[in-house]
Amino acid sequence: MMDITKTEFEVLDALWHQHPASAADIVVQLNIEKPWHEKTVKTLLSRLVKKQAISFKKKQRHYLYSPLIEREAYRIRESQSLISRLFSGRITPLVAGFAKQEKLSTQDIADLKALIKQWEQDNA
Amino acid sequence: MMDITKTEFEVLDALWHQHPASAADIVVQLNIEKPWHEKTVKTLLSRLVKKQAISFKKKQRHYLYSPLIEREAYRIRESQSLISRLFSGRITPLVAGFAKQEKLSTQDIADLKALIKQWEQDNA
DNA sequence: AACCATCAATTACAAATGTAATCTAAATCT
DNA sequence: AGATTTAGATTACATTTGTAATTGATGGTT
Repeated sequence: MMDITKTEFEVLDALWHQHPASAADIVVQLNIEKPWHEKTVKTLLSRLVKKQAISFKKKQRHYLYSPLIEREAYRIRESQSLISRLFSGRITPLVAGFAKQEKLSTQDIADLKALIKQWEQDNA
Repeated sequence: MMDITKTEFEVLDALWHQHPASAADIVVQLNIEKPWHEKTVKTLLSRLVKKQAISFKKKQRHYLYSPLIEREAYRIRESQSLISRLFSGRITPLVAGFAKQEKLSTQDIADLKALIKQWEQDNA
C-alpha cells in the first residue's frame, strides 16, 4: 500500500468527515483550517485516486469523491506502525508516557477501566 | 523542529541503541537489518546533524555521533501527534482499537491495571 | 618522503512531495 | 450559436528524500 503524505492525509481526512463530496466541497471544508489553493487540493485528490486511497464517480460534469481507505483501517495501520517502531509493539508504554505527561483525564481512566472490564469478560 | 524521515529515523534509532558511535559502528549495526550502503548511511548522518537531531565530536580523524533528540522526547512527540491527528487527542480509542484487534495480552492488561492504580494514587 | 587507505565533505541524480499554472473540453449565459 | 465560465487533465517547478559516487584531506605504510 502506497504511503499517504501529510497533505494528502488532510484531504482524506476531510473526505472521512464528509462524503461523497465534490472537489469544491473539499476545498471549502479544508479552507476552514488550511489556506490551500483550489488547484493544490485538486492535485492532492488526483494523487489520492492514483494511490487508490479514494475513488470517484461522475455526476454530470464533476466528480464525487469517496474514501476507499476506511478511517478505522487507517487508524489501526498507523497506530500499529507507530507502536511497533517506537515501543517494541507494546501499547502500555505509550499509555504510561501519557500518564507521566499528565495527559490522562479522569474520563480517560474511566474509559480504560471499562475497556479492561470488557476485555476480561470477553477473555474469561 | 524539522521532520525526521523514515530512513533518518532508522539511523537515529541505531544511535539510541548505541552511542556515542562512529559512522562505521552505525553502518555495522544497521546492516543487521537493512542493506544500506555505507555512503548512504553517512549521508543520513550528515542530514541528521544538519537537522540538529544528532551531534558529533571529533575523535582524531573520525567523528563520534550522539543523539540530540532523546528517545523519550521523540516518543512523546510522535505519540501525541498521532493521537491528535487520528483520535482527536484521546488515547482510549487507540487502546480500544488494539483490544478489538485482539492485540492485548494478559500482560498488557495487568500493566494497564497497575498503571491505573498508580494514576489513582497520584491523583487522589 | 611518497603512496595508499580512510574519513568526512561535496556533488549527483531520480523519485516523491508541496504547491500551483496552463490546457482542454463541456456546460452555461447572453 | 458564440463567448465565457468551470471541471478535470496535464504540465511545471522548487524542495525534500532515497540512494549513492566523487573529491579532498589526513593519517598510516613502505
